[in-house]
Amino acid sequence: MNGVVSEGGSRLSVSTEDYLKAIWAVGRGGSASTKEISEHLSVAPASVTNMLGRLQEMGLVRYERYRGASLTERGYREALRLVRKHRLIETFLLEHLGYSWQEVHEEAERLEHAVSDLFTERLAEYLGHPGRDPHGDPIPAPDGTMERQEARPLAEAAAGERVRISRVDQSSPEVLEYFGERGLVPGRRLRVTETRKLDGVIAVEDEEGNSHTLGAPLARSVFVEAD
Amino acid sequence: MNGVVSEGGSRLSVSTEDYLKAIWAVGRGGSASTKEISEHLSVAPASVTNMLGRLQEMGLVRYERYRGASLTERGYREALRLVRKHRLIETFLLEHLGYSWQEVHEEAERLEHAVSDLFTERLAEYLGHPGRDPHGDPIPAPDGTMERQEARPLAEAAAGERVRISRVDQSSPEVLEYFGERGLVPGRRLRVTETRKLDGVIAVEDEEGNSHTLGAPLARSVFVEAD
DNA sequence: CATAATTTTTAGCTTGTGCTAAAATATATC
DNA sequence: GATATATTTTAGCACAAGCTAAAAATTATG
Ligand SMILES: [Mn+2]
Ligand SMILES: [Mn+2]
Ligand SMILES: [Mn+2]
Ligand SMILES: [Mn+2]
Repeated sequence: MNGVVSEGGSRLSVSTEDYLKAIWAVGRGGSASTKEISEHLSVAPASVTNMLGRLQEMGLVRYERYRGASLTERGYREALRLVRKHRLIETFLLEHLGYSWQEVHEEAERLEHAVSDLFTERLAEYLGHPGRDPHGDPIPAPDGTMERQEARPLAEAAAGERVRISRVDQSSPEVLEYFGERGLVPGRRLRVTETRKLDGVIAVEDEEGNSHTLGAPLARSVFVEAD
Repeated sequence: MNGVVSEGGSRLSVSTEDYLKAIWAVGRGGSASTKEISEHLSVAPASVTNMLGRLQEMGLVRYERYRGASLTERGYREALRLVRKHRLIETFLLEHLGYSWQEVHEEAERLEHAVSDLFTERLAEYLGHPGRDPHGDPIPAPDGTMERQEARPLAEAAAGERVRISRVDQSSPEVLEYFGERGLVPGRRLRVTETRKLDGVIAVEDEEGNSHTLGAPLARSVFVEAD
């Protein structure tokens, strides 16, 4: 009886929930290896093996030794519920408590395990039922379904194309800060003015006519849809 | 490494924090017995004995066996930090997420352990730095000081007195609901019209001229100050 | 394909926090 | 003051979740 604030029906522990989210994040539909999970959670590989056994026992993952783990239907549903909470919380922190992009994620990583479903749905209502979080990531619905993402990396766009930023990959804080300052955030409309094969540099122009030049690594973390 | 979301400096576990709050709540300044703590937390007495040893080790309580425990300076500060978080969260849930008085406490009991100090201070700002929560309980300041309560139970008021409700003891949900419906909430001004020694029944009149009659148990859970 | 490197598992241990049953101590009652 | 009752502690155990070191299995390389 640990970490579990016994509250009516079962309730998964914080660790359990973080493992499910890690398998979801790392295994993208398919299966996740011990190593990948271990690195994602900063936990020893042996600890992962141990937990995978337990998660299978609980019916949350399918696991074959030496062969990796994938989420069961139930595990997937739990993972997406977590993701919904995480992204709604991040939206609230940014829009109403004045958090910066850097500060948001760490707080959400803890709060996601503490809020009830009631809290989550009231918060969603309060926020106007947003479909995306401020990074542009889709927020799963309460029933565990999630909008399919059509976006491609800006790096793959062709010169002359008109696109709209749909998501900015939440990599490093510096990158997020940089994009934030120049207004390169989800929803922004751009025209691709130049794509240089040589070094992967891409130039775009925003609606105010400002030009931005992005090196290959940056161009790969901005995802766009045709506009 | 359990329940503790290692996050920069130390951080106490959920259990540790709940014990400190229990000792504070039950020992009201003085010391708390094993039994009292055990009942307050719904935990076996043996578990309390065990934890008190550990809390002393950590310098959070003073404890002599068979003699009860009291908070050290550090323990007291931690307890009040928790209470601040708890009450600010309750205020938010009631005023902005449409929670009822019943629902509020359980959610706050979990969230208080998950929110950072940054969150807490941003929330306080967002709420306009309230000095009381919606029950009328004072909210400790960030530095761990708390306004002294001058209130007496309504049961001890004399006929003819003019008073203001300062606090409603958060006993049962039904009682809270009852008070809520009749507008008997903190801030309300009343005139005591009758006090009957016989059965402890007290009659009051509110500013709109409505009369309310309260039996002894109810009159003991409403706290008032002279107006 | 044999060997080297990498990944994964097993075995055994630790810590935090809970439990029950029995023993010890403190408090109340005759 | 002796004895009964209530409270508290001790002893021994369990379980979740982590760790390290060694063994086993898989994958890569010459
Ligand atoms: Mn995040
Ligand atoms: Mn998390
Ligand atoms: Mn409360
Ligand atoms: Mn709590």
